[in-house]
Amino acid sequence: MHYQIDNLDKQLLRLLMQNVNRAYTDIAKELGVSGGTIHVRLKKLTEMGIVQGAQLQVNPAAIGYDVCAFIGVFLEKGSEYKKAVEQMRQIPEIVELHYTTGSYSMFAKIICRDTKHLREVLNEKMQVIDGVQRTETFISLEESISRQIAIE
Amino acid sequence: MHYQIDNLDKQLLRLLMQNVNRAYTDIAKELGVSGGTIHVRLKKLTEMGIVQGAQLQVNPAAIGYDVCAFIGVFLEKGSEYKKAVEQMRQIPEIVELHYTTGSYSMFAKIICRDTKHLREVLNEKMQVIDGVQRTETFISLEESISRQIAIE
DNA sequence: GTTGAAAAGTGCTGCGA
DNA sequence: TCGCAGCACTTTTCAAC
Repeated sequence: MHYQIDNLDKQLLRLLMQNVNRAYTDIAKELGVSGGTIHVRLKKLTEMGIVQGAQLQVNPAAIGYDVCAFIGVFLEKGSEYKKAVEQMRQIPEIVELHYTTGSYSMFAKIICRDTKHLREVLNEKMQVIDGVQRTETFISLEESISRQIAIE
Repeated sequence: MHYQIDNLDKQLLRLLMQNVNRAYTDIAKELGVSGGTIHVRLKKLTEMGIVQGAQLQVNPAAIGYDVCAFIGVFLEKGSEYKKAVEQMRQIPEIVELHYTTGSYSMFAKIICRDTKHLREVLNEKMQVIDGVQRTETFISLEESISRQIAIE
């Protein structure tokens, strides 16, 4: 699975990351190959697991989800991790969860409607999970950068 | 701009978040309306800024970016924020940057090839930025949850 | 692996209700 | 405002290079 992707693959990824809906024939023209080649390459990249499909970008603030926060979670024992993850998965407000090194056992990113909603999620959903000792909250006042990794 | 989206809009969002490439006519059949209606609704949601288009999902690990980390940044003065953001924008490894409440001034998510690359980014790129006092690193050992907010 | 064209399916637009 | 139908375009496939 350690096939080295070539320059054409990289250029294709770069163009598609800028605009997924661009027509294959249009991309093909820019890269100097045929539309069929673009199709084959993208299929290969998908089969290799490099491309995982496309996702709709929804603006949370526009549908009433104004508060984004990061939560550092302290577990009583590291061994309780798996059980805690399963319970966190049931909380729809959690959009990302990482098992991390450093002060915290886990790190969560959550999206809520307002600060009242955030408090409810913290008090009534997260802090009642077995093994969760305490949490620390960092509310995002502004998302200054949001992008994908650059290819190469 | 506070138009309340109706049930059809919500169902449409839900289906498209599951699969952006699903055919309009197929979605229309499931929701019991015509393909034209789906088109009009999606156009409206886009114009309202709720839908911001689609994005290609690329698996960072598959192209050699194995390390994901969160960096808490301490600034000397909060007022240096804007200048710091501009310099952070030049660092391609930073994929998210938030201005936060709590212990840190800013919170960054960064994607690197390996721990050596991470050390380089921290020492040679982030800690030399004007106003950055020190940083704290949380390496993600596992991303247990990664999803979008649930509609409703 | 790439090409070029043919075949199948999709999104878009105007008209009618 | 919504639904239907035709047109234009795109993706997909496939034989040949």
